[in-house]
Amino acid sequence: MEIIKEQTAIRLKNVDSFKPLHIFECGQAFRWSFDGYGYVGVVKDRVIRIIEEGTDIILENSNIDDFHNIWKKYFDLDRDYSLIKKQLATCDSIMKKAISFGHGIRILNQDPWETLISFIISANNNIDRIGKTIENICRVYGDKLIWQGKAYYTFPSPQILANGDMDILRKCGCGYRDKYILSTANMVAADVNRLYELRNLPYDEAFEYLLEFPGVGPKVADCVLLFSLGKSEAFPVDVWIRRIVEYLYFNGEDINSKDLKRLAMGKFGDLAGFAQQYLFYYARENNIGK
DNA sequence: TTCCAGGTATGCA
DNA sequence: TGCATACCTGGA
Repeated sequence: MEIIKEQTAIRLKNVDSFKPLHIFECGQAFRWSFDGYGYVGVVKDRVIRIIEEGTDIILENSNIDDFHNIWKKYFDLDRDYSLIKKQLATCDSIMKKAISFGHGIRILNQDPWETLISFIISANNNIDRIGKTIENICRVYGDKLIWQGKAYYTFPSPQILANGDMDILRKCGCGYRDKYILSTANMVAADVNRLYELRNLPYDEAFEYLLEFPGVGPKVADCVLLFSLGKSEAFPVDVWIRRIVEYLYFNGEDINSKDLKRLAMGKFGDLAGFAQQYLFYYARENNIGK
């Protein structure tokens, strides 16, 4: 990968496995949207636009320091995705097809706190509404950032949200999840470091800890572990994954989530999370099993 | 009007 | 443990 500094952007040449469409539409993040030029998102207190130009990737509104301090880690650029895909493709022909379809997927290293709240909101919800609800929360409780004449908002801290108002959260579109968000925010605010230190714990211990937060069940816990705490062995089982696995691997036979997860983690090992993303994107984009 | 959507909490056997 | 049921909300 070649890193080229431009006036207000960073241009990446020869990046392995980096397709914005795949990365931002594979279900791992909710705050990225295509604005006609590229995908714009807010990460920490930065607004950035990711543009695909031929084989180059442009990070608009970034300097070289931010690239090394924030974006390299966020976009998982130190990982060899070609090797991961090569290893997973040997598992079976279904996986091979899914990888070919979502070849530019990367698993982002997102903020655990934001990921925790975002996936609590995702439960029994639809993607459109999840995104709108999160934006509403940011607009009410986050800090305003202006870029190119447009307003963007940061994701509020645990302390800010812990002092939030149930009625306001309800008006943001949280629905019955308002109380889960408020309770979880209070628990995290009481010991913020603990959430971030889960990265250093074994998968099982981190999983059990996350289940203690209200509104967090096995699926949400696995999403937080995979998308923000570096646990690549996590295999979140949602309706799409269940559909595609039952349809393609088990002839449509019903499999319970626990068994499905155990089978997948056994089959794909430390690469289970990557396998999940390729399967999820393949299933949802092609409406497989529905 | 009714149903459904990236699950979870709750109650009961 | 395992299973059934209710749950905000808004768009189809």
